[in-house]
Amino acid sequence: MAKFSKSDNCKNCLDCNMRIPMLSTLSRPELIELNENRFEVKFKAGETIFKQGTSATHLLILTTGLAKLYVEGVQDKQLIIRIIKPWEIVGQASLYFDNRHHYSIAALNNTTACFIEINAFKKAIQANTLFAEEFIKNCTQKGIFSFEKMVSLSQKQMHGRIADGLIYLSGKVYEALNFDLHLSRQDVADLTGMSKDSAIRILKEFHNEGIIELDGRKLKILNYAQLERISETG
Amino acid sequence: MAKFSKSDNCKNCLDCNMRIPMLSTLSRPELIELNENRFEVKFKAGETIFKQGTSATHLLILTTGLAKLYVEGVQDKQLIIRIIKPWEIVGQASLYFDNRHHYSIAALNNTTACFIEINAFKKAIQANTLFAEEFIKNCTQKGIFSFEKMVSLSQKQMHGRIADGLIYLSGKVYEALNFDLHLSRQDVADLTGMSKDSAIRILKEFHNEGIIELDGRKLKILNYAQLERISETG
DNA sequence: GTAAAAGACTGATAAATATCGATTTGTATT
DNA sequence: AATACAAATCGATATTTATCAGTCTTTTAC
Repeated sequence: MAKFSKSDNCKNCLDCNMRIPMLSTLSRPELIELNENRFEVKFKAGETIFKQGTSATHLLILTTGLAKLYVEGVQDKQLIIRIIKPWEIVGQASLYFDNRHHYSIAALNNTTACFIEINAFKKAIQANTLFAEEFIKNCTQKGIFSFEKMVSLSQKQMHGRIADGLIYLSGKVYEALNFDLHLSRQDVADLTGMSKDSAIRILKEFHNEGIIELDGRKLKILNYAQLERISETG
Repeated sequence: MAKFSKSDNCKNCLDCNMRIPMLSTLSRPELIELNENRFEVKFKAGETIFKQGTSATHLLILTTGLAKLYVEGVQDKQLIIRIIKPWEIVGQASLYFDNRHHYSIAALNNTTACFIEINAFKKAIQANTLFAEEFIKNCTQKGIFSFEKMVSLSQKQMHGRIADGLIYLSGKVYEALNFDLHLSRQDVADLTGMSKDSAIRILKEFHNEGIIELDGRKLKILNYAQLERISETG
């Protein structure tokens, strides 16, 4: 199970400063304050990091590994909103609302997570305008991302949605055309809003048509332009 | 066409203070500054207030009327994100991002819109932490709303989506069980992510089953509990 | 007041997608 | 290596949803 520890790549918020653009607006004393209100936990693949509905007391930053952020919808179905990578601040949604988690987060592989106390974070927002502005910027970007996702989910057919999913994974998550997928087929389905069987079918189709090469979880995008075309035509 | 004017119910930001919770955190001089950087425009039903893709120079507050906020998706299809009511601040998404409108807004009836210069607004955020926090609160609430919408659009069938749409209109927009709908059937379809014909069919079904009474655009919700049940079961 | 246009509606059909059952493959454990 | 178990796969079928064509109704324009 998850246990406390100090990882090698996250000893101090003063270092994280370099990796997380938002934190670079904070002063040294502010970073020290933040550092005193944080701790780390390791998670194994599959373990739940945040559970939807529980009370939100901390923000989350992964320092190693990947995780999926999803909402629990109707009949136990999951909708994966996005994949969390290291050095991304997660959990803002609850900061100024009802202090509840409105989504769950589960580790996709072995991860290390840094938890920052919510009030320490709020304090920084109140004290540092630049930081607050960075925070707002972050929120609004996510809002725009949400719009695109809604269009994809509600107006595109399966081919377009799978194309969108692959473009997202390749462009935003792995930043490569050739990568080892951490998502199961079910996860791909939950990311693109369809049944597992349908996701498998479309992926196989793309494979057969030479758009991608998919062997187990080894994924290579062969024709990115074609994916973009499919994404646009829906 | 739209023309400049001073409406009776929005003479001065100092008064709006009372109606818009977020503005109540501003000081008198801050409100005066805001007031100097705003103007009003009247729109007729159907006119476009913001157009997706154009540059965002102002925030919007309706003082009378209703409008639909929608993104232009694939093949000219619209996805209505939400309905805009008076005294709601709109346009935050672009504030700190790329200064582009990422959605369009069109008047549903004759409306009066107050435009506030973006930089005046930013200035207030920088100068007033409470105001910034209110702003963040606003953004995060919208984020949570987005999640619910995504679940509805991607995981529920047509009956569930129409139920969600009706619950939204009744609970959040009109705040009544009995109201004159400003949306066309096509708009209802665009709000719930389905074809116009399907929307008409489900509405008629609900009417026949005694869940609603629908005559033209006069809508009365007869069995709210049943709508909630349909929403939950998808 | 009448013609024209737009919106609302309906049944039949076609297309998209989910579900089911059965099989195969891969992975972890002993 | 053998077993157990989860994940992936695939064809057949059922369900959901969109599309289309045509009619009816309401509103708009002159």
